[in-house]
Amino acid sequence: MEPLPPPLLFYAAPPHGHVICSEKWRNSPLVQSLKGVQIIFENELRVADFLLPNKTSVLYVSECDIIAGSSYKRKLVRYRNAGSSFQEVVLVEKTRLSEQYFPAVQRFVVFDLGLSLLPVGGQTDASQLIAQMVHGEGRENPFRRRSSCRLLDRLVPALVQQIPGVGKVKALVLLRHFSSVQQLCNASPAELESIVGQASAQQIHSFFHKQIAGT
DNA sequence: CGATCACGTTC
DNA sequence: GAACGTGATCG
Repeated sequence: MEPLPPPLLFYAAPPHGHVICSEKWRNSPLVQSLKGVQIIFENELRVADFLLPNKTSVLYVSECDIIAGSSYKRKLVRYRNAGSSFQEVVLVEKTRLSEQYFPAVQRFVVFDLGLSLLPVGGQTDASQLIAQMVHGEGRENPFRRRSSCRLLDRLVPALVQQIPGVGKVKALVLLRHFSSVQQLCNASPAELESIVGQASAQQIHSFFHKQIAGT
């Protein structure tokens, strides 16, 4: 019996110069040495570790993950199957300790899963890499592929526009304030009101929270 | 009140 | 999918 896959989350890319980061990284060396990058912590970021403004998502596989056995494979499979609109990149710690396992990890990530892999020496190494990708945003992203990545870029705003009272303009404004539909769903009426005004705020809140008749 | 937006209709 | 009209909403 496989556990249920994580919910499919529709994330929007973070603003320029920002990184969305899963909460568990808050006190890590990687985040602390991220220079010149604004960090948005998100506690529901289950599948990826980082989201970058160039629509890249990053999963970090540590030395410990690799040495501990094959359980890192499950994490990688879930990552790929999450079906996000982001270009998935896997950072793998290649250290003195994990070196001997690296070829096997590489084979699994690249050949079996078809993901991009970047070896890093450690968290400081990785933070430089992430800072470069955030800062050098203007340049082309070498990991960019599959045009189908663009599919959700149109789908997410279209989805938000299904909310009564929300059209093209407000959908885009909302997605600038909330990095995911999930965050939008959990927003308080007061928070919504400051963004789209009272009328739409109520419609949005009841869209997500109204009860089905009889339950 | 004037600008902006949602939303339906039209071609 | 562009262009319009209309009514609601916002500051």
